[in-house]
Amino acid sequence: MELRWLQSFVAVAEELHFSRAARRLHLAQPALTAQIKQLESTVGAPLFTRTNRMGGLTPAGVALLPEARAILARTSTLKQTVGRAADGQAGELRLGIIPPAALDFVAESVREFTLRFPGLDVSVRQDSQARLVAALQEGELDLVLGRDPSGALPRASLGHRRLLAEEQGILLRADHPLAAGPTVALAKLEGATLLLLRGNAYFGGNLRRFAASRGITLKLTPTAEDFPSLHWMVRAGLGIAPCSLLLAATLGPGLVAKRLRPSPPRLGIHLIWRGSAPPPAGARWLKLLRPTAA
Amino acid sequence: MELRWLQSFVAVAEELHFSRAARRLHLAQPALTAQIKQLESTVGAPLFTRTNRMGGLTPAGVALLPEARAILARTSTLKQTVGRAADGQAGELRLGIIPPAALDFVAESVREFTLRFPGLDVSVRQDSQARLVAALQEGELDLVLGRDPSGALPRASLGHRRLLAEEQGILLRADHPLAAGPTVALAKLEGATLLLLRGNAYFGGNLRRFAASRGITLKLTPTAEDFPSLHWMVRAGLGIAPCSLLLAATLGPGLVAKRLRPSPPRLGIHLIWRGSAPPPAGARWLKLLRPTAA
DNA sequence: TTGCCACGATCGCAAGCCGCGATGATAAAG
DNA sequence: CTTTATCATCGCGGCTTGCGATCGTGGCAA
Repeated sequence: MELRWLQSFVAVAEELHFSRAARRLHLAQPALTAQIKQLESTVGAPLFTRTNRMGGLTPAGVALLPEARAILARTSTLKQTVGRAADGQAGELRLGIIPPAALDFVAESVREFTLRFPGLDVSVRQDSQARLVAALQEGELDLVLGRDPSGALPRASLGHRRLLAEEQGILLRADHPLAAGPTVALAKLEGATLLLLRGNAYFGGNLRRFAASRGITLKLTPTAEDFPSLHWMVRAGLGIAPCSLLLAATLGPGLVAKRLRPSPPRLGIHLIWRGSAPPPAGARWLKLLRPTAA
Repeated sequence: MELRWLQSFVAVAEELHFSRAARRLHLAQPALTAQIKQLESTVGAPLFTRTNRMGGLTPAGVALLPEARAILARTSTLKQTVGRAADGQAGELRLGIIPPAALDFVAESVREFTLRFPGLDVSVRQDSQARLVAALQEGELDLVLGRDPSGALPRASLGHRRLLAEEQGILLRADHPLAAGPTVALAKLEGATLLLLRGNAYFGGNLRRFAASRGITLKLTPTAEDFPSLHWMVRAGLGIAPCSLLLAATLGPGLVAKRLRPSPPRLGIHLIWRGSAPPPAGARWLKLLRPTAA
């Protein structure tokens, strides 16, 4: 079966005239006759009633005509469909986000993205850095917002780029003694107990190392399972916690986030993808995300 | 675009391995590589991520795969679809029936036919012989049950075959004097007025010519528009009418149909079609109709 | 009735495409 | 570092396809 045969058949069926159809197809009449003959022998039934003059469609031809039109239509739109998928205007975008990167402006840009490209199915998975990177390498995700993965790239080649850098601060009850000034001196935290989100050792480790380099020892206790729990614990006065200053604007009442003096090194939030470049749909989303992130 | 490219693409996408896919396609690997390359240049986007080792599908490839499968599936069923239409097991059958041929056993066989072949759309049109034959020649009908068309074949070549022959008799009120005996002598009709269905000159003409050849003059007055009206008029005692003895079994109470003595020549009910043979769907229907008609 | 015309079928030839085997290039595996 | 596995490239032979020319035939008009 050849698509060319179907095109020729449709042309002849519409013109009911071999020579005219051949002209329309930019073909000579003998070639067209040969094609129709091949098609007829393939489907095993004559398609036109003709002696040496065109008659009309046989029942087989009547049945074939809509089928052929459907196949040809689908084939002709195929190029556009695939092209849009290649441009990232359609298809699927499976995002992985680690909890600290699940920021409001990320959610907002995803929302805008789905509105702008209805042909795109966006799914988001929130998990730990390690599991997200593993899923990315398995091909289960297309793009991950996570920590710098350059430390450990187990197998497949991942690309990454820093999207933004977050500054670590301290989350306190509003009436906490340390919340008095505009900043919190790192030295004041000597010996203090800091509540940490479970599975967030990367975040806590950065702060601990920075403090240790200045001769200050921090006690970090991973306790909370999620952000709301951590915030509740701090609001309840059970302790204070390191936090990202990016989240300062979204804190509920009774909580404040203060900068540290001196500032620990900023932690990057990275875009991570498989292969040499982000997938096209991911690249389109980044165009929306970038202005907000800057 | 070539269907072969899509087949090759699906094979490679399923195997994720050029050499294996080539073996499955009974093809050498270079030919397969060339086909994929052609497909990629046609759709304008790479379909596989590969350097010299197979990686996986690109977003374009992911989008193409279900499309290609759909097109190929539709193409592979095409032969069956067309084959069934050519065998008359699917498609359309547009019947034309003149009123005298609209017999019960015809309706019954049509019903059985639609039950046996659900893929077939049967439509029936009841009209005058002339209009049905015209519609048949215009390609608006596939098969007509009507009178012998050999007398006047205006343009297109029609085929026909006698399906059955009906004997003309006389329709009477049950208490009519002529209804006493088992038959009605033709001579008794001399000078009588016979009611005739309008547009049924063919039917009446046969009887009139037969009587005339025996020196008997009949007065035929076309009055009734349809069979129920004709029957009502006879039952009301407004006259008597020639009728087909095939209808004798379906007469309501108060009416009888009597044979004529001597019998006029039988009138055939013919199957008429366009071209050299009945359309396949029509032939299938005839196989059901024939045993009943015999 | 007869010639003409329109149209589809057939034929022979040239060109382009397709597929094969051989070979090259390169990354993973040992 | 060598080997192996895998995809890309190359050159050639064969087949298919399309073209022009020609034929056969049914319809149409004079």
